[in-house]
Amino acid sequence: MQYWLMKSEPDVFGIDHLYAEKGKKDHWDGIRNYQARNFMRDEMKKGDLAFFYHSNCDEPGIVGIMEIVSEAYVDHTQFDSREKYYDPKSTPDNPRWLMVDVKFKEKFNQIIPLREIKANPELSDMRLVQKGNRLSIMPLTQDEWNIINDMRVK
DNA sequence: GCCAACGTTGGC
DNA sequence: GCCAACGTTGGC
Repeated sequence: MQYWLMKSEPDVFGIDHLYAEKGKKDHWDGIRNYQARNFMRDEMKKGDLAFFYHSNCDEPGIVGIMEIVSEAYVDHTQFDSREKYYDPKSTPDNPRWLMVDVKFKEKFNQIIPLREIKANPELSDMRLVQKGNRLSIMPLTQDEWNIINDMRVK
């Protein structure tokens, strides 16, 4: 059992999009970074939990929880030239990019802003708050997961 | 294999 | 919109 943080731009796909599909699964496509892909391929397991993080928006932060409901499999959007995430160098014989399926679990009453995560000295080792981090999928320790959960507004 | 140029991410 | 910090690409 592993914990994760996964980033998405709310304008493109936010927690409300996932909430609207409550009970169903959706695929987390568009990962085009090797490190993030390798995490999905090598370490992500069915049943893992992930924080849903809103990036590149007015108020970046953690907004909810989802469950990983599949192993990593081929991301079909890489083969479609009309797709934003089209990769002309990837072929169905030798696909580069993977995705996983996720399911909505929870939406927080209030966002846990990046600002507060940064201000928490217990979380200073998290990749998210270290300078220059742009990784869109990252593992969290059990401690980090618990500390962040404790920051939620009840 | 080096590295400059370029593209992207994402906070502010 | 700016720009720092990366990651990727491609010429050599």
